[in-house]
Amino acid sequence: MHIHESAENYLEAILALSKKGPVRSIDVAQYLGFSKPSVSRAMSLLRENGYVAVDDTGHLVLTDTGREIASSIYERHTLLTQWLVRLGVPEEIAAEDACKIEHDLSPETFEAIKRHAEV
Amino acid sequence: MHIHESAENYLEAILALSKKGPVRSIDVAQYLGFSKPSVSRAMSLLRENGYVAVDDTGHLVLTDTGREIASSIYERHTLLTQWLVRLGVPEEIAAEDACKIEHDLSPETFEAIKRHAEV
DNA sequence: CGAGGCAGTTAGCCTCGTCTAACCGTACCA
DNA sequence: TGGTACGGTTAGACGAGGCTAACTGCCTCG
Repeated sequence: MHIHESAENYLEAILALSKKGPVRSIDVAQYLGFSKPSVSRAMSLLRENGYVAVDDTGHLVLTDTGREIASSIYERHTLLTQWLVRLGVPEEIAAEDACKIEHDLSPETFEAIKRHAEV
Repeated sequence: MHIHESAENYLEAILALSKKGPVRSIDVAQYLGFSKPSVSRAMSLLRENGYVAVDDTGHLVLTDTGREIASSIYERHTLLTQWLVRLGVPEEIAAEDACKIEHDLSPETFEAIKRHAEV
């Protein structure tokens, strides 16, 4: 499976939600503003491909590979958002834009921005 | 018509190509790496919606609204590319990434980066 | 005049990623 | 014990945006 932007977003959402407690499909749907069936279908794909699993209480958990991807996207998200905020972009807009571009940047570009932003 | 990323790319391509001479569909196809029919269909949509026209010699020309959009994307593209190159990203990768994110940035974010980059 | 080549179009197909409608199953409560 | 709520799934539709195959129409060259 080629991981696409939407899949990355689902994984990131699960990671973010899991910091607050157990994660259900419906929580992901609410978090991302998608319908239940959309999330259900996405989860079954992510399960099939070994990025997500369901624990014994029926909650969504990331597998190791899933967590790896989610973490890297999450890092991009937070770094980009913070950096944009420092540049004067309103928090909410910064987060929205970060969410879009976090999937598009090549490793080279992200590292360059990271170096630049961390000075 | 809601202008989507792909439409913006077509308009940008026409603008870029028109700097070198008259623009045909096939040139756009080659420039973007798409098939002829894809471009043909896109052009007919852009024509229907008043972003592109065909002159008396059969070449593609931007209408005023088309040119407006194309120029703004083009400005984003060149500024982002140059800025990434200054950050140390290889030219080719910088251009690729710029091409992706140029469509996603809110006006606020782009202006912030622009101010920041132009110092 | 006929044969190719080339630009453009039409038709039809595919994948991705969303949606709604409808159904299933559990759990709880009167 | 039978409704009702709620989480999850299945089925089916749809738009965006690519693709290939095949046709049209023109232009040029032998």
